[in-house]
Amino acid sequence: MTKTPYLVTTAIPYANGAPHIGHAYERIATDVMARFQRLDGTDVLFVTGMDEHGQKMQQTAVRDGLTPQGLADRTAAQFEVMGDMLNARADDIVRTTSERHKASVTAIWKRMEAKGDIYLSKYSGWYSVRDEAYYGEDEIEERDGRRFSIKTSTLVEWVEEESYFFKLSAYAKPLLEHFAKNPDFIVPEQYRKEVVSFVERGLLDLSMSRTTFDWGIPVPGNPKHVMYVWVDALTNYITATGFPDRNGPKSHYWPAAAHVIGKDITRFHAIYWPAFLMSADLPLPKQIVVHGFLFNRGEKMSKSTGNIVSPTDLVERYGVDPVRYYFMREVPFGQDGRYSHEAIIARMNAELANDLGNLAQRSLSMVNKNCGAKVPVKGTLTAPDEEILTAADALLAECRKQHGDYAISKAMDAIWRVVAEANRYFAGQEPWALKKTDPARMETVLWTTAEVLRMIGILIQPYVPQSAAKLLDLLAVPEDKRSFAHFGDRLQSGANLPPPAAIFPRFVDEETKPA
RNA sequence: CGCGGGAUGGAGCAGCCCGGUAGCUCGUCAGGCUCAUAACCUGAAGGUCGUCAGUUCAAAUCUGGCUCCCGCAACCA
Repeated sequence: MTKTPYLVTTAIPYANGAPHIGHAYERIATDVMARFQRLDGTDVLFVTGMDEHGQKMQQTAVRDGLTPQGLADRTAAQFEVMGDMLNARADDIVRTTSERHKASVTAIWKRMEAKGDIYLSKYSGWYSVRDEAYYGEDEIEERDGRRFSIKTSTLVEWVEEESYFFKLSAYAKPLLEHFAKNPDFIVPEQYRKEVVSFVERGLLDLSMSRTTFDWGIPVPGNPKHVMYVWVDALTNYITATGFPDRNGPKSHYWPAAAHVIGKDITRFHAIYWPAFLMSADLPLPKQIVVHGFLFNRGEKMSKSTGNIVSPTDLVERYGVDPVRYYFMREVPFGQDGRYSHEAIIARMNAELANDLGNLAQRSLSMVNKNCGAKVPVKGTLTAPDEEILTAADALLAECRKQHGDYAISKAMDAIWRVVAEANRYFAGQEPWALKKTDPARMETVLWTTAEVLRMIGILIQPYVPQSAAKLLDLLAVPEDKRSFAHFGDRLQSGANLPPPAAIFPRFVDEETKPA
């Protein structure tokens, strides 16, 4: 392959809790990007991981009667199940408790230390034991000689802890230069703006170690300290390429093409991580791709409102492809979105079952009944035939463009505009009427429709892989002719076709389903 | 004046950078078709584009003020 290798990553979930919708959304989005590039002939490595260290892991493990490693194993297994159910298996899962990762983090730490960017000092501040959080001077108030957090009204005490620090302050300027030179480093634009203005206000050095717990990777040369979350978790991305070995089989994947992350952790990926890499003299990832949040009926999920839905529940209820389709189609990438039972079935029924599924069904069943179950004979093409074919032909370039901007929903939008156009074409040509008046013309219309379906089938593979495979099977497109390189092929008249079958089922509510 | 985003027909959004008949999806109503997964096609109703003022022949679109909503605000995935 001559194309630039494409390493795409999800953020690494904290192993403290089970997978939720946000994890599923991110995994699907990243999987879609990976599949798209792969179909386009790119050498892709799709990586996810698990963030398994930290105090919370220790605490939760104790609560659940597990060891921290046991908890990490349990959660990691849940995420593997989720990945399988979403048909979004990554090529590699980097767990921060793995030996390869310890080697990688230790190496990057040493490189930053050798650069003179790590120093030992004291981390101090007003700490609320109850909130497990530090508060700034302006976040506390004095009452009867004691100090309390204004926000949570809990008692705070002055705490000093020995800690290693990273000279983040020294990287404000280099970071701003990098942002200026690489305007697409953080997308969408809105998040770039936030980050830039944040850095412009100056950066404080970053506490990089803890002595209050020991569930972590020891600081080289001072095992009393364990590394704090940032350096440990973020480094997983380069661990995946075999670091510190820089001539291994996967080394060519670094720097990553894209880190796909939620908007809440933008700062860590757009500021801390690049600063670490600069310090360690390693290349920076090309893009930080930020997505929004999904809300259930527009509300944040919480245990108190009882609106927690697991990704597994959704897949079991609607099927994997409708869930993948809905998440990618509904929400313009980067923005927040919402989902609800009604919205999901509206899209899966209208767009998948009715618009696309039914188009395949109505055309292919005519082919089956009237063309001897073979690809129809393509006669002379008329203007309407050429128009719909041209519209479909243009989709590959359009999808490439939109995917280049991570505008997945726009790519799908373009595809479904052609689906709608194909339905209009089919209705306008009335092949069922031509059957009696001009069978040859009918075959040409059916061939054109089938050919449009073939192109659409190829393009929708990243979003709905199983369904796309079904559609391409119905058109007898060989497995090795389904990449984008074969997009411009044409269906060969006369090829045998299997009997038509439904591709996208309609969802019928239990309550409204006739008994 | 901390930073950023937003306010457009019943719902969700696009348009705003580069002013000039307000567009899309869903929903509603009416009609058509019968190949098809009660699907598909056509048409209609419905918006003084948050608010006030300004610039202009002309503003959803530019300028300024105001109101409301949502994130972030440093060690919290």
